Amino acid sequence: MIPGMTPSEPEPGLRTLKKQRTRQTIADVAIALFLDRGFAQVSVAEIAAAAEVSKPTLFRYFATKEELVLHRFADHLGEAGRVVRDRAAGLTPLDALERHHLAGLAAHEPQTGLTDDPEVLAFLRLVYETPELSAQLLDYVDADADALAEALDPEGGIAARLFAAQYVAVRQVLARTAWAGLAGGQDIAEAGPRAVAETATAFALLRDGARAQGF
Amino acid sequence: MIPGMTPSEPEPGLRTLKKQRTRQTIADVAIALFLDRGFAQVSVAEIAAAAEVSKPTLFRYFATKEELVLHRFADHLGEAGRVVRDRAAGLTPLDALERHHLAGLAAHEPQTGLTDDPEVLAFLRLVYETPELSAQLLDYVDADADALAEALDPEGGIAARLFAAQYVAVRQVLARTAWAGLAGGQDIAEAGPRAVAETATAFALLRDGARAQGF
DNA sequence: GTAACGAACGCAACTCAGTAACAAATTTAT
DNA sequence: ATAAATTTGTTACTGAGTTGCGTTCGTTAC
Repeated sequence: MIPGMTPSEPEPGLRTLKKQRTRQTIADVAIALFLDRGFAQVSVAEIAAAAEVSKPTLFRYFATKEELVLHRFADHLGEAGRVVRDRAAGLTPLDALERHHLAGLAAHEPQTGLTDDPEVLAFLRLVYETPELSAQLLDYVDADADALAEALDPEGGIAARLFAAQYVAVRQVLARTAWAGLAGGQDIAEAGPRAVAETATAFALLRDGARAQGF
Repeated sequence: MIPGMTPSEPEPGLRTLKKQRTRQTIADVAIALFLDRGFAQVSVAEIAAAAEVSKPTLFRYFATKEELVLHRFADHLGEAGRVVRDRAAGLTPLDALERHHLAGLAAHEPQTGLTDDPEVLAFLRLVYETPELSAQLLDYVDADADALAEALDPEGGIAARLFAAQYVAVRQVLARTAWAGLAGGQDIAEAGPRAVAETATAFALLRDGARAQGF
């Protein structure tokens, strides 16, 4: 076996390639329609027709209507756990998570809520302002917390699970807040530093507790 | 007006009474069926028939199938906010919340996850082990966080929102953990003290931060 | 007590998400 | 080229939630 290659993808394959393309097409068509007319106002039958597949085929690629939108978050699933596991020696988990979040802000990654791109902003608006999608998003967040807890303490201790839950909750608030500012017409030159400041507040709260903040 | 009476319920009324009774009946019938055969295995049509109402009537009382179960949590909505608002002078918000949670544990309140009652345990099992219900439950939790944040800081400051998110996340973990122990066959004489100890860990983490716990 | 009003209800029919069964088409392996 | 495995389309179904309408029943005024 060639070193540096993962063993479980021996050939791209013509079939696999077409599948990826079909999946991408369906999702793109769906999101475009949702952005145009709203999540509830577009039926899956219409999406299937526009993507030129049958309805059962659509559901072979995406388990639910919500997944058509939320699969984009699937890539980041377990990221917090990875950050902690792969952190530099001598760094606390919380330090590693803070640096990672600040790096995400600097790169204007969608998941941080801080971005200039009108398309990404519209996408986030779709997710945050559609109750069905927001609700489902919380499930992803929950899975992320589980992965983080596992990374912090494979024994499954309560302290790790508590801290993981706190962290992902805080992350959600930071992302939504940053997005809300931009969605409300804030300039990114203003929202960026503000998001960084809010991140500092958040991690100070996580690190030193509520007592230090007067709660 | 008679002192000590709330002004907004001038008459019970025969119609209102029947409505409350109908609502109760529908929910009770539904939960009994769910407990017996599982959430997905019971259709709303069947529930409506068993409760002797039509399907549209059922949906006039409960917006969704999930609400048939989760409306029981609606009573506690905003409780955290109330606890903070009505706390004794000289008590920090966090102290008030901790005392309230410990009181809930001592009273074996269902929301704490700590209870002897097999019926309540079965009900919690239904909620926690049915994905649709767990997901919806997170929405209630989210609303609770908003109310708590408002109570902590009517200005809507970020620190209050962050802390509120942390608190409700922690509360969820505590409740699920306590329940999991009992559901796994633990005796309440063992689970009770354990839940109290976990509560202490949780509030220590909230109060003094992750640094103190080595994260 | 009775008539009039409005709220709640049942019935029937509908939309839409998601699934099942089976047959046709297409890719991969031989 | 041909057989085996995988993917797809068609049709038809279940079940959640909604709509429109006519009817019933509690409430209120006379």
